Amino acid sequence: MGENLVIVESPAKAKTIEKFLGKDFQVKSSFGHIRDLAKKNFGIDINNQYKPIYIVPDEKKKIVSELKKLKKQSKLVWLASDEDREGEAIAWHLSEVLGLKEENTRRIVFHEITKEAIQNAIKSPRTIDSNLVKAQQARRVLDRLVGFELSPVLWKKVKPSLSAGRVQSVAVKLIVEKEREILSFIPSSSYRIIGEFWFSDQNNEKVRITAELARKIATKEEAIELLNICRSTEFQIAKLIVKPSFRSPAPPFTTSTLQQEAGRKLGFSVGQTMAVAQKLYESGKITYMRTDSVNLSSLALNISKKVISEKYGKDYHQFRKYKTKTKGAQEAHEAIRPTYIENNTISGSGTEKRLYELIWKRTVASQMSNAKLEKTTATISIKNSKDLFIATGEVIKFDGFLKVYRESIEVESEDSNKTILPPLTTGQLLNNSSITATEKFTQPPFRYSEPSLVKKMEELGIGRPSTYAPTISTIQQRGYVLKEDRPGGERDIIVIELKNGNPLDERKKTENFGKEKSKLFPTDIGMVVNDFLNEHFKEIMDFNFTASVEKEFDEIAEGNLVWTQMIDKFYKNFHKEVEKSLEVVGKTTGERVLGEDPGSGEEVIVKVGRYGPLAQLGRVREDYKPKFAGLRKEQRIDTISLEEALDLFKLPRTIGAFEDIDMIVAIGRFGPYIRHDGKFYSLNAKTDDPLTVKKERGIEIILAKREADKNKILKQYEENKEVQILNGRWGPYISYQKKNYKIPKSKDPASLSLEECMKLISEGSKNKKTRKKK
DNA sequence: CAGTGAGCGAGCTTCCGCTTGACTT
Repeated sequence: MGENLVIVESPAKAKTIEKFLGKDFQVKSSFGHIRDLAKKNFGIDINNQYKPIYIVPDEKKKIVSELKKLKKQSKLVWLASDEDREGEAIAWHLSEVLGLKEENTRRIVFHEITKEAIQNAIKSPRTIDSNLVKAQQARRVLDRLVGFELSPVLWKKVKPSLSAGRVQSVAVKLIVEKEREILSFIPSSSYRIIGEFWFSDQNNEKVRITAELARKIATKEEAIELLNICRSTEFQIAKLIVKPSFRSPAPPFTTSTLQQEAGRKLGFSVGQTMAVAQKLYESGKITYMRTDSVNLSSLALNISKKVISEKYGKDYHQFRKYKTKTKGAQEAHEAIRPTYIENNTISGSGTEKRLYELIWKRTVASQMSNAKLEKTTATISIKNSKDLFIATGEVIKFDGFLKVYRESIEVESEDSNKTILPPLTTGQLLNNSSITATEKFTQPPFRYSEPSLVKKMEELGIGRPSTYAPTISTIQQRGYVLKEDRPGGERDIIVIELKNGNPLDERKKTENFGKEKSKLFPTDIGMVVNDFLNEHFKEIMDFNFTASVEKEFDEIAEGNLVWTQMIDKFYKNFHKEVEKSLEVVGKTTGERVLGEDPGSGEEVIVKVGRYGPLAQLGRVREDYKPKFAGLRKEQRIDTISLEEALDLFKLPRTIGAFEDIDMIVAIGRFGPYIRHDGKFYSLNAKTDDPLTVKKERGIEIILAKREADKNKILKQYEENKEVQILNGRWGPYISYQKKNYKIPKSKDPASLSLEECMKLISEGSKNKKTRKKK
């Protein structure tokens, strides 16, 4: 067997490296960390210098025993995990668990997977950096202490199974604070004035220019005043500025920027982006996708130059080296780039192709020359007013990297559609064809989307490339945050137009506002947990907490701080806060008193209960049991009004009898419904108001449903009444003992015999069983 | 598929960062 065993973190990496090293080297993967803190008793001996209790988790036992076996057959073991805190710790855990001896162990590192980099690494091995390992240990222990002490506090004080942690709790806080900013935002409006001008050129052709008033006008009266001045005045080009400018390409992708761009350009969720990128990585098409580095290997730089020169010409190429600005970046890998930059497209699924092409364009553009632009600003004066109109134009003189790639921006701003201005001269007079004043409302801050939350977290140095996607899925799984679309509302805006000197035309227009797509909204439970943590754990919830502990981890890594001292200082204070928070009597429910029920005089409160947010009528007394009603899906504790809460208690209500049985109207998980004779009938969520719907309408709905159900049955069998062929939303299917079974496309549903049905049923249930087993 | 919210108590939940796995309508 091989003389040398090399251990890296990822199997895909192992495969590539093995090719570079030749047959004396066997390359294996540890699949990340092989040990972790035990779950029992914190996995930390708190009274004994915070001694960590490490165990090999069950799912890692197989790989550990395989590595042990291979180690025995090898002369030298090369620990080639990443060159960062976590990578160093992995190397150390490997040497501990495999029982490696210093004389036949080598620690090597490389930042890029190229033959040259790896052969150089082999030439200059070192030993394990124990200070860096200690820094990782401090990080791990701190996160465990925080997570495993805070979460149980929430179980006792709020609800079981909740969680809190250094990263996730701050991510939720960002979303809660943003939501509150938006809720408390009061829009104001002003007027935006757009003028349309023209002049005749030498050929007597009309040339048009659009310009905007340099300032916004505060009120309608002022806007009217200005428009009236403009009715009979002179417009003149007062100033003309032509300025060359340029634009530079964005750096190559990191995990965070890839998630942002794939979200904006391809509509991928953060998790989806990572899943597709993983596929591309495993099939050797891109470099590693969990990275905070914008660095490209010299190999990549040279190939880029070749590809760009051949495809677009030498003028389009420019060497660039990018430096990361990210807080706490560890840069163990390259930026995300195509493995073979000469391939501008690949074979694979549609999503793989699209993500690959995005990565290819971004990488190549990052090594291309600047785009050269010419910006023109024309200032148009109004004879008897101080106000000015501004027209801007932009001409691309040389497209440079724009030929390949344009980074998308989060919000399309109103003046992002720059146009070309016609040739103009200073002093030139202009005719005016129209001036329009349009009311514009100020906008509240933007809610976070998954990628923009990642961007913010990265800015704060919270979380790592490998955890962005999992963290976002955790806070959604815990029910702290929902990813949702919201339809938004309509509002009237005023438009006043002056056209060809005619009297002013004032009219109302409706505009849509507040529409949201795939944005992150906090839930009631998210807000309650957030407020509780903020009140009792200021230090942890501070946006700078991670940054400040990172500084201490760095000191530990440099050997200037003892890790147990750092942890001790933190824990003593933190643990005190934990105990204090437990002294708070009763549960934390985020209770809000809305007022009094005018009918009964009882207090109306909203809060979170065991099953979610609810409204409560009156408090528990010896002679009184409160009434409860769950809030509707779109209602929030923060925003519900007394009237809306009182409405909740009006249901369920009886609207009369049909066939001598009462019809009861209520709202369930799937919207408003009528219950009658043990059956449920949905109300039309848009047109039927459950609070006012009448008996006649109820009967109508029940009869309509019965009629529809009649058509639902496509076929029945006399011999076996339990088997039915039904018409469903997705076409015909077999129903048997309350379970549904598919009918293959090749069969005609109407002509199936009972035997055929039973065969399909037994096949179907077999599939279900095997599915569950695994 | 549509209701729940009293209290008891056993046993469970939970962190962050490294990695992929083996699953389907």
